[in-house]
Amino acid sequence: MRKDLITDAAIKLVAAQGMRGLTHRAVDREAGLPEGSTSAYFRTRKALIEGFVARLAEQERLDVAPDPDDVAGSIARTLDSWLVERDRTLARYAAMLEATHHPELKSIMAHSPREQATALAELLGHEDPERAGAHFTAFLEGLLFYRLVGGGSTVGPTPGTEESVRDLTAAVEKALRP
Amino acid sequence: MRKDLITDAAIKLVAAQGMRGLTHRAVDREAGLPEGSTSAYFRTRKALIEGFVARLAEQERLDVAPDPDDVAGSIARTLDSWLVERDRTLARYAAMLEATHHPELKSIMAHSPREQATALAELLGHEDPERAGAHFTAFLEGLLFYRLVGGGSTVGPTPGTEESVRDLTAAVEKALRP
DNA sequence: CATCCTCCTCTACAGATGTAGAAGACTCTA
DNA sequence: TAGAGTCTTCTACATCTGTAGAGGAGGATG
Repeated sequence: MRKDLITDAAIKLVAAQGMRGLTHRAVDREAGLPEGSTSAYFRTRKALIEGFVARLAEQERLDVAPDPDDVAGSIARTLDSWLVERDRTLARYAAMLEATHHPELKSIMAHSPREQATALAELLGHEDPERAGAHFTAFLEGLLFYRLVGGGSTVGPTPGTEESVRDLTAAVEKALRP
Repeated sequence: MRKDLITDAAIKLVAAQGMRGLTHRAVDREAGLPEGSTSAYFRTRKALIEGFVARLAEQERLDVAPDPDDVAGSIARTLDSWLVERDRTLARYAAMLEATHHPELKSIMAHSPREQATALAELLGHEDPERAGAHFTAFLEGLLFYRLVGGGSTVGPTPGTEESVRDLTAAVEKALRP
């Protein structure tokens, strides 16, 4: 479908050049479509942004639910896969920042790992699951951010390798401890 | 000095509208200066970006070095103050994302809390200070991000209150445990 | 007072951008 | 096969943006 071609190109563009690179014509070029295509599918820029954010959210719904027999390991592997899919994750950060001054984006994203993390924390016997879940989520979010755009991007192990997964597993395990 | 007026206005703009809102003329308006002023001080857009990032880095150099008698508490208070100064912190995130496709920005920011965190982790007796320091930094970064732009922005305690500092202190204490 | 220098303001212009509508190509049904 | 409805491409245009340079105001210096 043309629409997915367009939103996927938009994601790549945002990852590579930031929100500023997201223009109707640039998306046309990136997707290899004739000029005007993007503008036809997403008349306004706001619609274009909402389109690519919806696409991100849609693709993310696949990667959920940790394996109960290997909680830390499965979470670590998910994190590592997000590091490997750099473009999507970078685009997601740009979208989150955008949502700060464009609130309707929040409801589109709403993949809300928070309740999940709370449930997990409860399961593992924290005394204040609400707070522990929030902190746990924050920790994961931070791990990812630090490795992808923060200081860790120049230092840590290469994403996609066994070593990366080991490093992440150790971090997640520690965060899971009550 | 006119230059600081301009960079401060740029920071406000970026916080409020994202990188896309950062144009020479918009900065003129925000700063209440006649049209053309920003363009005179920062001829190119790249120069303007580097200017406001340098200003951010300059202002951040003030908030360092935790009190050794109350490590968790002092770190928590610093974090809380960053939450209160929402604009500056949001602008910093935008800048970090920008640095992803504009590497010379990294050397301008380079406040590198990493070595500091490593030293801290060593002090507190972690067996692998390098890694522990990285994880600790990631955790702080994540806590901040989660509270300011992530899911936690709609949930957690109000920044600047005692409750916020308490919540952050608990989180930092946990992260500091070996 | 004349001169120089720095800081500031104004104006110009080529190119990019958001948005809309007209017209053509294509597809499916009756 | 004719027609209706949708999908796609092209073109237009007002506005915004980056960037450059000309010239003025004002103050310090000789």
